[in-house]
Amino acid sequence: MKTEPKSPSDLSAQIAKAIRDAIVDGRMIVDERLPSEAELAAEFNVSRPTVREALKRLAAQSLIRTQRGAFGGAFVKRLSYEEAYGQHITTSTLLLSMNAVRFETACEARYALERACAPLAAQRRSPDHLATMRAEIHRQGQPGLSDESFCASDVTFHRALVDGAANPVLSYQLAGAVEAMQPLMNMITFTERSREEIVSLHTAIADAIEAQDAKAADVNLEELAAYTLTLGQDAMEKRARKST
Amino acid sequence: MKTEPKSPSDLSAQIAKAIRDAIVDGRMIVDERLPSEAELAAEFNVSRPTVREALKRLAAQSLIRTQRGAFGGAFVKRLSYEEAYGQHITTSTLLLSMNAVRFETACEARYALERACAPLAAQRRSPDHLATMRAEIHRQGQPGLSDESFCASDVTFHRALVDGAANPVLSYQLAGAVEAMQPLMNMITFTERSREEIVSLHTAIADAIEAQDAKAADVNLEELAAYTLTLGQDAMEKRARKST
DNA sequence: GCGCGGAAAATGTCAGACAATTAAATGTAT
DNA sequence: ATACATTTAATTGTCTGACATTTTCCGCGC
Repeated sequence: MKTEPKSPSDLSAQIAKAIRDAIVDGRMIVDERLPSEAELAAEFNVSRPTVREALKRLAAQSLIRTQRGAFGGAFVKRLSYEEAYGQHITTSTLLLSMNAVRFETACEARYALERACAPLAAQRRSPDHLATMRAEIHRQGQPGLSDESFCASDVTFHRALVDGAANPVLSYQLAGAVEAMQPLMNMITFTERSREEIVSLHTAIADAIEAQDAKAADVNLEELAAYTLTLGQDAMEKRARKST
Repeated sequence: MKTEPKSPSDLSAQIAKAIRDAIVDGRMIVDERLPSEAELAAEFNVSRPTVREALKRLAAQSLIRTQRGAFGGAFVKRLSYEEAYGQHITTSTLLLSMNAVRFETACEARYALERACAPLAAQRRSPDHLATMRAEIHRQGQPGLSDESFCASDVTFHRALVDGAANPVLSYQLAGAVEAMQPLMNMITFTERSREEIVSLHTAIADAIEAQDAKAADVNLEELAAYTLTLGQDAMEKRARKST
């Protein structure tokens, strides 16, 4: 775990990288204890605050956890699905919002990926997932629901669909695509007419999944994708007109 | 940008969260300058090292960049696709390696997602992507290629396929799925026979993409998925036997 | 008008200290 | 002997103050 003083400054980044590499390529295993801050400081020939900055960087990526007290210290942390989800969603959302990604691009990606899950979901869906989907469909039909709540419910519905595939890796990858769309979807005003259309498509999808009919699920997802796209384009157009 | 001293200790995490929230929900925009470390220290009523730890956390997530010198400081950073890719890949790889994800699960997820890209790639593939795919196929046929290089070439081939869909959001989401599989694939010993099979399937896929035949691409990807799965299962079985 | 140098502002780093926390070791009483 | 309380040591969390380094800006001299 040695560093060359090759590049100038930003020692804490170099130290963080050295430790990260040790973790990523398996030289340190889960729950293994890192040397204490004082020891690391001596090892890398820097001061303790510098070491601490490096450790905080790693903590921010959920690579380590720290524990105070005697025989405490920093430990290699097992990355949980929940934390990975969270990081992935944050990154995806920021990526979309900061790079002015077009609604069409994000929408296309999201539905393409969801359609990949549909056959598996049709095959493996549990009563739980179906129940969640039905519950969200019901909520989406309630009058007086705010656009934001409608969107949130839409996300929950689609996540239930994805989770139906019973593949945690798939769920993790999809989380980014589905959740990151929410800010874009929130720009849309959902009229009563459009909500009816969406609810009807959601119902068709849920029916298909329940009947384990992958083909029908795919067709309806495709239609939902197309419909969402037009809604989004309308919304974007309205925004553009208003701002000029 | 105020914090409640609600929870005890880990001030730097609280401060990081406060600033992160300000960035994520748009109260600070790209390239906006944060207050100086001294000002933040005064604002949050903590010392400068504590503020610095918080800032390093944010830097680790590529949320800010810092610049030394007069009128330097910390600035909200535009998250680039490259950095997002990198973070996503790191997280995905760790998630798989630390949670002992089964080969079948990761493989299924990867190919399901790739098959979602194939129709778009068939539609939009550029000469560049086709050239990359052909070049990697050629490399894969070279005798004396190490298993690791074969795997790396496989990843490059598949990324070219995904990039062919010309949707950066899709490429970003897929990067995690494709790259994170590499450590698992590296456990496989690719016999001459299996390499031939894979090269032949890759060729069929490239041909289909070139001919813009989405259906053929899908069929061959499905077959490749099934074949990879059996290879992986064999490898896992061998490892299991050897360790007992 | 142009270059040059210093002042100023900011981050990067260090040293040393103290507080807070925790687990193990030790001691004490039943 | 065992259970419980106490001490102790190790370690992270935080603060203070200082100095080094880097970069920009502004004024000065030419």
